[in-house]
Amino acid sequence: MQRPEPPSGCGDRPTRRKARREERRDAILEVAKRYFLEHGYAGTTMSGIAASLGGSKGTLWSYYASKDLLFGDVLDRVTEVFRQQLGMALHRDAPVETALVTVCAEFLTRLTNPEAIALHRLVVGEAGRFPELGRIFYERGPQRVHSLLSRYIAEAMARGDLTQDDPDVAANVLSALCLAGHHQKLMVGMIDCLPPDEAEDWARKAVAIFLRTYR
Amino acid sequence: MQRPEPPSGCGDRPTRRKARREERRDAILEVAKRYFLEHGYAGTTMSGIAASLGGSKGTLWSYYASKDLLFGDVLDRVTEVFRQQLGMALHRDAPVETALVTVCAEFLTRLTNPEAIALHRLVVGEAGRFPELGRIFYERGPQRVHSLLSRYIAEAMARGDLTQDDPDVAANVLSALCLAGHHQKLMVGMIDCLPPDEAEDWARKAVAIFLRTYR
DNA sequence: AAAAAAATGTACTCTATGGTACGGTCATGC
DNA sequence: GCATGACCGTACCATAGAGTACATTTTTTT
Repeated sequence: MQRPEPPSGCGDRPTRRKARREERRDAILEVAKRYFLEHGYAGTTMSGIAASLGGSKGTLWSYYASKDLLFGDVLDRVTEVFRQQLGMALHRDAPVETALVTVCAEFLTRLTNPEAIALHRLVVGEAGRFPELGRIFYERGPQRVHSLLSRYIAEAMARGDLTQDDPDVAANVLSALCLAGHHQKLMVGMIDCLPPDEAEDWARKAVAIFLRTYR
Repeated sequence: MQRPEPPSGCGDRPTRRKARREERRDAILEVAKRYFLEHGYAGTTMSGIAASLGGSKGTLWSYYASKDLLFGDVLDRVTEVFRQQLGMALHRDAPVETALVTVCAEFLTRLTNPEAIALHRLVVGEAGRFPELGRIFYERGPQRVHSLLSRYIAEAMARGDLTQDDPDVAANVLSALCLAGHHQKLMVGMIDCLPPDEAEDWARKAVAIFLRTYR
């Protein structure tokens, strides 16, 4: 349990401390994320987080001087998931239908997983009081997905694979079709998760309807 | 300012009192509604409502013994708006396209007005902690609209005005198309209200796309 | 006019919670 | 091995807000 690291590293002197600190910060964010997503902003207590963390309140405050600051960092961390979402596979060499079905199924799967729903609820619930929160979320989440889709659709239109039209509108239509019905039910808690295979099935239907108009 | 009522009414003795009480209860609900819609459940304080009401806390508590109870009644009142929504004009004798455009525009207008958005935010934000809330809202709001649409579509299909298919799916598709893009932006606060005429314009587009598939 | 019911204002209790202070302990780094 | 920074536990402060108590006043009923 001693430091198993060569003492040669002299570029970052207090390296062991810093590493531990990062680790701890990570743990804090993880716990806080759980709390915020589960109980909302107002429903989350710093004392609760501290307790759940095992450590003392003093420690927590030494990392985050206020609830607001902690909330900010948690948001940063949570929207990271959405940033990765950008990595969604939009195979430009596959046939349009295949590419769209794949991306829609992926989109639907990600947007309907419990954590995404919890985040969505949190954002929507607090959007009235933290306008910034809504903006940040939108720009990092829906907006990027929209751009991605829109760009792909524009290219497909240019290639002649889709009929010429406003690609922005088309992208909106496609994502709306994807979420139709399911998302709202999830958001208000009428269902807890998507039935298995439903993402794939519905993606096919959505794309079919989309192509009926755009091809 | 004396009682200008004939003293003959002996069926409901203390009528003056009861009337006043109903009035007061109404005022309470109105103020509470404003608070809850604006600040969410946790952000609303009974003391604040009492103060805003002008009266004293004792009075407020004599009507509602707890915040939860008050919240419940506020919800009842607010979802009434949605119940009326059922009165939406679905002209069964008009051409399908006209009927759908009308109902979609109406739907979009109602769903995007600030109070509806505030309610939606409230419900979604608290759905995790008050599962009942989500259910009540869903049943009184989206579900009824869905049934209405679905029934109309089924009839149109039977008449041969729309191609035979699952009317439930079709209804979902139509309402999703209606809300495409706009609703999400409103919910996260990216925009505050719909641009004028946008409801009408978008309703036409949505119905056009819908009919491309279902006719 | 007198009694009953309801409303008011004020002051209070109790609990939760954000945030602080501090003395002791343990790991880290020199 | 010793100084230092991080951590722990715990007790604490201040404030907000739910809910209560009560003495006083207003309104309604009879």
